[in-house]
Amino acid sequence: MQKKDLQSEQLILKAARRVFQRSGYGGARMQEIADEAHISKASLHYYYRSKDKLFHTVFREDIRLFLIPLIGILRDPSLSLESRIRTFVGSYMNTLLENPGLPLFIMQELSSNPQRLISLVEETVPGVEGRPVDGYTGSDASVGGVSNRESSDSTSKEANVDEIPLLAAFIRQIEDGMASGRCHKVDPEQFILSMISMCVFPFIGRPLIKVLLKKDEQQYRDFLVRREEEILLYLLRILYTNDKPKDNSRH
Amino acid sequence: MQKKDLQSEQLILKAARRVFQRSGYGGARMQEIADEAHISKASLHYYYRSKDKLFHTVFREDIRLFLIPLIGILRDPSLSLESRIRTFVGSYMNTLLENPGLPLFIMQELSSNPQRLISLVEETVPGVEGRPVDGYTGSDASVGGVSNRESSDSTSKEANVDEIPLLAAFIRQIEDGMASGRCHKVDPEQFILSMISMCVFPFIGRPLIKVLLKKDEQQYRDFLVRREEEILLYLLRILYTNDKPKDNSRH
DNA sequence: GTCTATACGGTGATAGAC
DNA sequence: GTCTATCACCGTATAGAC
Repeated sequence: MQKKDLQSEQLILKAARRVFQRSGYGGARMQEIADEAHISKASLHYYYRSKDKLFHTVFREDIRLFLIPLIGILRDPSLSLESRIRTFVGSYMNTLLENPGLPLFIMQELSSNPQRLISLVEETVPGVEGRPVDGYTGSDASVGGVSNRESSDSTSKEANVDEIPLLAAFIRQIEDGMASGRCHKVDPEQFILSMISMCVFPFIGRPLIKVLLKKDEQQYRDFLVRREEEILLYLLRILYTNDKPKDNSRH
Repeated sequence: MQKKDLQSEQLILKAARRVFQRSGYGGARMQEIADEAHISKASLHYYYRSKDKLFHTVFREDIRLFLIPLIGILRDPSLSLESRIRTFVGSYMNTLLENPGLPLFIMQELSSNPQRLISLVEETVPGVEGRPVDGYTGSDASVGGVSNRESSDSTSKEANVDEIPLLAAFIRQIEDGMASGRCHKVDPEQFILSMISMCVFPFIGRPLIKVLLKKDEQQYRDFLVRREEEILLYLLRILYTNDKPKDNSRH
């Protein structure tokens, strides 16, 4: 009965997502996933031959979810700079409030295996393929800092690969804003990183921040719900020379 | 020969720190630590009876290192608000540039076992003890509470615990600034979280950000070195009504 | 398709020689 | 104190009955 198949498969994926997000790849136990999906360990292997295969299925979907807000600010060329920022923060905080365990999980697995980022990101956001992942030296430090810049010779063939095509439009809007005097002076890349940081970190650092600010689970969640507005306030204050460009979004 | 003992002990700790930071508690292998310390697995167990004990020794020191910048902005009551911010960002970025793997490691282990935060933070920064950690159900494996804690039961008496004593002075300075009109309106707690986020996240999200911004290891490190100044710029812009309070720090 | 039972490899920890 | 050899356990994966 194929209907049952699909049901079980979805149950397994849901359970696997919970367990992997909670414990990471190494900490997750196939037995635990089987338990949460209400099947036996053997049946679990029947659907997904190995832990690796199951993990990749889950992780592929999770990283897609995590990258959607980024795609949002990239795809639509008609968006104004401020709209891009509002869209990004809004959709990111929304996604993360619904998947609080996502960021730490992604960062954890990406750090322990940076290689898989490229292929997964590539299929989610075409146009990111750049240099191969150099990072990470297995054991001791020693990043072979051989060639700082070897990409500049690529200009001979294809055109603007040096340009960070992913964020190019966004960056250009910031530069235009600075040129016209509407924006303060900022480093566009640093600004983007700050934007991402302020949204994502509160979910990664939750246990620490909860203690520092003495909040229980409910209070911390409320704190995060209110955070979207506050982040927007900060970002616009950082960027725009005239205070409060428009503040008639809510309430 | 006791000199040899201490040498080996330090070698073990250094190796263990590298391996634990790289792979987390669950992913770390005693054999790997032994190899990096150039001793046998049995000798490793001779110095530290169990993986658990070794981990706690390392983690205790690491979380202390991670919390030092926070202590810095708390201890000295004579610091001005702007000085506190400068001190915090400066010392945090400094610590993290020297220990890039620290934040992810801390967050990872704190999330998979929030219980141990309380006791460790307590002994590092007295005055944080608050409500018991409610959050999150550690999966299974992980470290049972070894708890060599018998020191501070004395704190159970004294009162004003409701006040967030840790950050109270900092928060009050922000509130005073707002009252006097020197500061924009901000939620002090959200501001503090943003400050921490902008410093810490770039180290946690390194693999992702490297791809997004198309930077190799060297470029990313330079980017992080420049970041301190940029963060300060942003924070002061968020907080202060008059632009550029003083910008004669460097160059 | 789903289960129980089991094979197999890897890992933390110990025993005992030197 | 340091090593090699070994134990005991746990987790993934498979075999085979139903």
